Amino acid sequence: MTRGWKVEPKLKTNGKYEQIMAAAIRVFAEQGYFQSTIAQIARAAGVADGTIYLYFKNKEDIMAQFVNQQSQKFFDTFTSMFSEEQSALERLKALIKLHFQVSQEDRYMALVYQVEMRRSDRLMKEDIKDALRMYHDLVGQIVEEGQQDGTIRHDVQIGLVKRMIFATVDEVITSWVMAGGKYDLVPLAEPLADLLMQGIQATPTV
Amino acid sequence: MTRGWKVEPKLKTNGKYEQIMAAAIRVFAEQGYFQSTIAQIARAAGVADGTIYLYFKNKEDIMAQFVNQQSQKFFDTFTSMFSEEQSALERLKALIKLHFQVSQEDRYMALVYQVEMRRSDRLMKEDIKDALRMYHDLVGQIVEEGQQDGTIRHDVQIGLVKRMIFATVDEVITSWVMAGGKYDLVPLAEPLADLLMQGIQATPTV
Amino acid sequence: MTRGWKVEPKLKTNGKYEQIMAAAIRVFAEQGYFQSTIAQIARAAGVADGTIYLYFKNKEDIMAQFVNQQSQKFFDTFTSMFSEEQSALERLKALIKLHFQVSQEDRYMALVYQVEMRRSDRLMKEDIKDALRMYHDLVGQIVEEGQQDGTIRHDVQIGLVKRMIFATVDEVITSWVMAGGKYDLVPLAEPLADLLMQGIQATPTV
Amino acid sequence: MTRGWKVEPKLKTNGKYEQIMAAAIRVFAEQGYFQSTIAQIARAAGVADGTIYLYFKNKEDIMAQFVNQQSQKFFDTFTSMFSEEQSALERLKALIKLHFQVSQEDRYMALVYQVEMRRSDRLMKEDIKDALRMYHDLVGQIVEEGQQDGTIRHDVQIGLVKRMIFATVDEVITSWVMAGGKYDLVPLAEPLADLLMQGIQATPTV
DNA sequence: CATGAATGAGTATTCATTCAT
DNA sequence: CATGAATGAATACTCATTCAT
Repeated sequence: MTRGWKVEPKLKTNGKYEQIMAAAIRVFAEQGYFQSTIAQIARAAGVADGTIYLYFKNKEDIMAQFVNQQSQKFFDTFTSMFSEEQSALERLKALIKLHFQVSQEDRYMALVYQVEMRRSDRLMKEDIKDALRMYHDLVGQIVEEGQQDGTIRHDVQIGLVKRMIFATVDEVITSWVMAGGKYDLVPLAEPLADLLMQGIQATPTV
Repeated sequence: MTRGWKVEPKLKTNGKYEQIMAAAIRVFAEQGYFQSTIAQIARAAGVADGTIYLYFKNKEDIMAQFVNQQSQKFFDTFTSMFSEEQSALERLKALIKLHFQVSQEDRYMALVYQVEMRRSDRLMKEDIKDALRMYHDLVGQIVEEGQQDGTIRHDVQIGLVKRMIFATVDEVITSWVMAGGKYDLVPLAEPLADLLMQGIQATPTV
Repeated sequence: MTRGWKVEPKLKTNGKYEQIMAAAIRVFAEQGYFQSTIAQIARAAGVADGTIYLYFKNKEDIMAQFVNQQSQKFFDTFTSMFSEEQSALERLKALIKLHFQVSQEDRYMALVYQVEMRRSDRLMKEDIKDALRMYHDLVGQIVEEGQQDGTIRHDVQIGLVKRMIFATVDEVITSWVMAGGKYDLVPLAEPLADLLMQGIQATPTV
Repeated sequence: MTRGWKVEPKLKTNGKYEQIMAAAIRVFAEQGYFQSTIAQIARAAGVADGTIYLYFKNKEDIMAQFVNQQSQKFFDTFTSMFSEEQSALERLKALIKLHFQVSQEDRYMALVYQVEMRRSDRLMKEDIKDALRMYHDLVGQIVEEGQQDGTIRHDVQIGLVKRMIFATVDEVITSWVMAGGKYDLVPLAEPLADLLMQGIQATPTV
């Protein structure tokens, strides 16, 4: 409904759409977006080449739909989790933890989302920007709330803060992905949040 | 280190090599690595297509040599600047400032280094990893020194610290690059370093 | 004559056949034969793609049946109109006028018959040739009668005469079709017949 | 110079252009424009597929350049032949004879020019229209001159006359082409011109 | 050293046709 | 009879790379 649906919405839901999407993500993750061919995706999905075009406008559209879908799901989950009363810092921790959990659940998806997504064609830039902007906005919102309730410093440039948090979380996940997902990601959420909050400088133990 | 220099080291230094490299960076920056063609680079460099193959093994090699070259130059500059006595935190600030300055001097190079470099082919991964690893090592070294002289907290995972610093600096530059280099980057070095050091949390004003 | 009728003669006459044929002619006229797709025809006819194959062997067969049908109808009409006594020249005028009238009644059909018909595949050539041959024979017959009753010159090659008449009528209709059917075609029948009969040369007003 | 030249005019004249053009005409003549593939043309020309794109923008461009070239050549020849004093009727005969001669010299070219040319894509229509218009204009000019010097009737619609002459010449050539060029075309010029001039009607033997 | 014409492998996309429902 | 999802063969065009001049 809310996701930018297939080319022809009249197609029966017989699982082909999901098959193809899953196969594409796997292939993108393994080969890289530009090196992946439609034929490879089709073979991986167990369908004919032409079938892909019944569900996606073209190669780029596969990536675009994936990005939209994932972003949507992520933010839906996050907002549904946190309608309650919580401090800004708690919410920040929760955000990071969720991001780590989701990534860890499906490394292929994470790889594509973290790495390959940013390689696709010019025209798709908008969808990607939207997705990233949503993340930035979310972080920005948390920081502002924190400043209001006095838990976050006022003498910071929000732009820098947003970039710092976004970039760090992103990088930790990407490192994990590129390393083959060999270690456990979720336990890093706590110390990372702490680091972002406290900084690296030793407090002069007044 | 000396790995993968030009195909034919006997080539006269008549400026063609630099011409081609500069043109390639410009084209990569504008079109993206995969969308750039050898013909475009040749035209931009004012040489024939075939000439490129006298100086570079192939398309990928152009990127690889660029990465090696830039990394080398960057670290040479940095190490030459800081043989003197300085605190770890001062060196960190200096590193960030240098990175910002270099980026600002040539936006094309920065764009390629920050964005396009990571898109190239599988085989090149090693060169890129080397370059990034050097940066990580540098940061790691600074942090360890800081922990020894008591200016940096001990209860942090060095891996996370390195990623945080690397990613944040990287992201700030990338944002600037993607925004078209419209604002001034260097003045952000100071507040960014401060943010990384102090964190976002308001200190309980003992 | 009865050659190549529908694939399955057992089909009910529920109008689908005519629907598809009419839609196909419209689409052929607008897109050109080779650029037209079965899917376009199906949509225009309001049926499923597969349905077309219940009534026609394949894309080419649609054109073949159209040609046969039109030719048949045209010659039936003509022969029924002229069982009576008439001079050869009167019959020629009548033939031209009929051709013009039929064309003007349905520009889509005329466009396909005049232009697109000749573009279709190799194998169809025979059907087309048959249709054109019938026209030639008709004209040839008229000319011979005219020579016998003394109204048509004897010092002409019948082959050339047939080609002249056929080609000229054909071309006038095609021009009209290509111009979008904007002017009135029928009034041209009289002067055209006159021109064909009298030639262009000024008679030396003996 | 005046012909719409190749994509890259800097290419050496090593005969490749002509090779490809000639091969394309042969293939178009044998297979039809839409059924011809670039691979077939390349093979027939003894070059690689890609080479074709060094000399022509695309498949359609081959046809477009052929049409422009042929038209130009034809009209150059005609106008150079007839700068002298001649009656309109003599010029008409000469035009027909030239057309027949040129066609007979190269049946492949004639076939493409007469038949396949009119099948190509939408966008090319303009080039074709230009070529045909030039012919019409030429005939129109001759007819008007004839009316002025009193050799051609005044009570004719010039539009119809032009169409009649064009169509008839065209049709006679096309018939010959389609019949495989088996008989001699040029001798038909004289009786055809006569027929167009005198018409079919027996003069009432004053 | 430099050129740039030639190569031909590689690929996204289309579309006539089939067949299970 | 009717459907339309699925098929996969077919094809124009691109572009990194080579090599004769």
